[in-house]
This record gives sequence, structure tokens and C-alpha cells, in this order.
Amino acid sequence: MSSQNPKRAMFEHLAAVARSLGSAHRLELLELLAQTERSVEELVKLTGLTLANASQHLQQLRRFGLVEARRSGKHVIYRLADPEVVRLLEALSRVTERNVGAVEKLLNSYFRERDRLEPLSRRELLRRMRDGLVTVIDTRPPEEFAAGHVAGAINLPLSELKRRLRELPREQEIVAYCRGPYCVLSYEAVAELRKRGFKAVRLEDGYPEWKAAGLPVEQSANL
Amino acid sequence: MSSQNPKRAMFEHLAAVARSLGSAHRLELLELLAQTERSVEELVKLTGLTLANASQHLQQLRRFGLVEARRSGKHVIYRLADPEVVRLLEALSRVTERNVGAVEKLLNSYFRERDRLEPLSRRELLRRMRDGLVTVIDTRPPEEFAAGHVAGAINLPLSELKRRLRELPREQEIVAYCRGPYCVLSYEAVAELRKRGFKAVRLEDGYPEWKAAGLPVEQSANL
DNA sequence: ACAACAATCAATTAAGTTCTTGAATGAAAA
DNA sequence: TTTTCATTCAAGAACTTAATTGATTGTTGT
Repeated sequence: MSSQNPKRAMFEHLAAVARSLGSAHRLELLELLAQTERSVEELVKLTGLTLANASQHLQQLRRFGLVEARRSGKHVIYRLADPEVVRLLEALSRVTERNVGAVEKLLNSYFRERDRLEPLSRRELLRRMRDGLVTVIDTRPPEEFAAGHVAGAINLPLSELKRRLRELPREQEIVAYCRGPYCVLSYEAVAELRKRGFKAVRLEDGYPEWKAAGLPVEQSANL
Repeated sequence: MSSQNPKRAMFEHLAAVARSLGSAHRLELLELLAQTERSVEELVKLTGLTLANASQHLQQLRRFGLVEARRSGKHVIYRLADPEVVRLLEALSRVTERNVGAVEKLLNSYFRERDRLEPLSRRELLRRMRDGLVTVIDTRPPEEFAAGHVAGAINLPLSELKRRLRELPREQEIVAYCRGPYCVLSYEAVAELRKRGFKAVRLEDGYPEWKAAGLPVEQSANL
């Protein structure tokens, strides 16, 4: 039956793409690339992988269409091939969160204890921003912020938080976001701010999801 | 740094779930389960896997939270754990379609040649149904139809199509759907109908996606 | 209790994946 | 040109996954 073969072939392709997501290191690389494009070298520094290993993982991601690469001088710069990839990662997270008991426990024991108040959804944040009700802080390092951030957010990396508390309003709610739902920077920022008496909550997910949803973003001028 | 570990652990979990999608056989099982719950035995018949092998794949899917099982007499019935799983499969398909060149070619050479007219989106079909503009046919076998189908659709399995052409209107557009975007039954039905002078198009995706989107479905009475 | 049957488990073999190491490219700077 | 540096390639060892086989569990019907 000729009907069966193309279907099988299709499943094989889907499986190959799924397998390329089937490694914690590759998922970490994808998360980093979801922020902004980066060279292999940068990715090596950020992940702690060896150079050859990172390169091979990146090539695998490229082979299956998740990332693209271009050469820029001595460096090879990788970036996500398509915003759909972020959506795929989101869908994977959602299924994983709902269904895997162990993950539930992990989320409860680590993340939830740091954020008993419900995190804010994208939609809700957008509304409060429009009404001028919140101050939004981006807890990622300056380079990532410069490459793109939620429109109207101010960059306040975790490392500078204590020094720059004066910049923040005491009366208004502060919303912190970061790389994604499992990025800990925003959890820690919220914990710290609350300890000091600020009203702080976390955005449910991070910059890549915000951008992929087509919500307003901006870049720093000198990029 | 205590921040790194839970993140790593989370990536490991996500990767494990992704790996459980990383096999054509398991994807096929998931697609079949997206239609309706089924026993191991049925799945074996439908896929051609050996019993032990199918059982092991199903257990793996269960271990990672994609399916659930219950015992019913001598049989063990599996079903999708969550409608989110369908969304994850959709996201995987979308990324695969867009990004993998080989898949594009496959889609072009086999699927597209059978359906030069654009397929209909769910939203569009819903609108035309509300306006009474279309006849919707479900090309899946009667059991699957009985377990759940698009509200208002009539069941017309491919095998009965030629015999039952008289039931179909010549002047109104006919929309065929099936198990999912890569299910060939609806392609073949549309090809056949066009050959015979009917106005026929395919629904872009299938029953599981329709249901997961929360659109109106119905079941046959005696279920 | 026993036979029949669906499904699972356990053990094996084959195949595939990951990481490491060291050599090979390829672009830029000296 | 030669040197330097970022990246990729190639090969091998350690580990993981897939499919097959035959034994075992658990449920129904006699």
C-alpha cells in the first residue's frame, strides 16, 4: 500500500527532530540561543561544554533544522532557525510539567518555595504595563538585554540588584523576567526584592516566549 | 551555585520527554491514541509491531507521562494522558515541516500533488459550517468515528466512498478530514471525489487537533 | 482448580549515541 | 607567507536504546 510509506517516512522525520531535542545539553543550547544569536565560543563559556562537544551538538541541531549558522570572521554564529522552535520548547515544557510526577516535585521543592505568589502571565503583564501599574525589570546580563528585551523594561542584572535598589519604586509592583520559565535569575531577584520589602512578582515565562508571541520588544540603540 | 542544579535537572526531564517522542513507532502509537483510547492488542494490529515491542514502547510513553493505562478485563487500555500532548505533536510537526528540507520534498512529492488546492483551516471550516456551506465527511473507520468526531460530520470511510457517492451533494463543497495532517485517508478521498467531479477539499489537520482546540465534537450514541 | 489469553518482564544481541582526543580547515592578523 | 585562533572532522571507548525471544503475571471462562 503506497499510503503507508510516506507516513512512515514522515514519522521518521518527526522522530529525528524529537531526538535532536532529546539531550539536556542541546536543550540548554537552544535556550541560550532563544535569547539571542551567539558564537560557539560564547556557548561553550555559558554551558561549560568542551568546544568539540558543543560544536557537535550544534551541528546536530542544525542538521535537523532547529538552528542556523553563519560565519562572521573567525567565529561561527548560531541562531534559532525559526520562532516556531520556541513554541515547540514551550509545548515540551507544558507536557513535561503536567505529566511527569518527578518534575512536579522538583518544581515544588525548588521553584515554588521561592515564589508562593502566582507568577504573572504575559497577557496580564501587558495589561498592567499599559495601565502604567508596574515596573518591569530584566534580570539577564547586559549583552542579552541589549540584543532584545520587553519594550519598556529596565535592565537590572541580579549581580547589580543590591546596589541599585534605589532605582526601584517602593509603592509600585515590580515584575521580573529572565530567559525562560526555568531560568532562576528572576526567581532570585523576586526573592531578594521581597526580602527587602518590595512588591515583586515573576513573569510566568521569559523573553523568548514574549518575543515569539509577537509582543512588543525593543533593542538597545548601539546594536 | 545552587541555581544551576535544578535547572540542569529540569533540562534532563525535558530531554527525557523529548526522547520518548524520538522514535517513529512511538509517534505512530501516539497518533493512533490521539484518535481514541485503544488496547495493546488493537495497537499491535494497527501498527504491525510485535506485542512485546509495542508493550515496551507504550510503557516508555507512560513512564514519561505521555499516555495513561487502565486495565479492563483481559485488556489494558491506553490513552493520551493530556490534550497537551496533541499540541506538542503539532508543534513538532510544524517545526519539522518548516525546517527540514527533506520533509518539504516529501510533502511536495507525495502529499501536495494530491491536493493542489489549499487545505482548509479549522477556523475557516467552522465558519463555513455555521453558514451551512459545506458537507463534512470523516474518512476514518467507523470505530474511530464512533469514539468521537467533528460535530455534524458524516462518516464515510474511504473503502465505502465509491459505493456511497449518491449521498453527497454535487453543488456544495465537501470537506474531508481524517486522523491528522499526515493521515492519507483524507487526501485519497479528496482525490477520488475530484476525479468524479465533486468540489472537495481537505481539512488542514485532523480530528485530534480539532478536539484539542476545544471545537465542537460529538460521539455516537451507543458508546 | 484449570485452561486460554492479554500483557508484561527479563535477558540477549544489535544498533545507535555521547564524549573525548588529536588532527585538519579556514579566516584573519602579523 | 606564516602564525594564530575558532571551529570542524574523524576515530574510538563507554554507555544507552531497540527489537527479539521465551518465561511469567493476572484475568476470564469452563
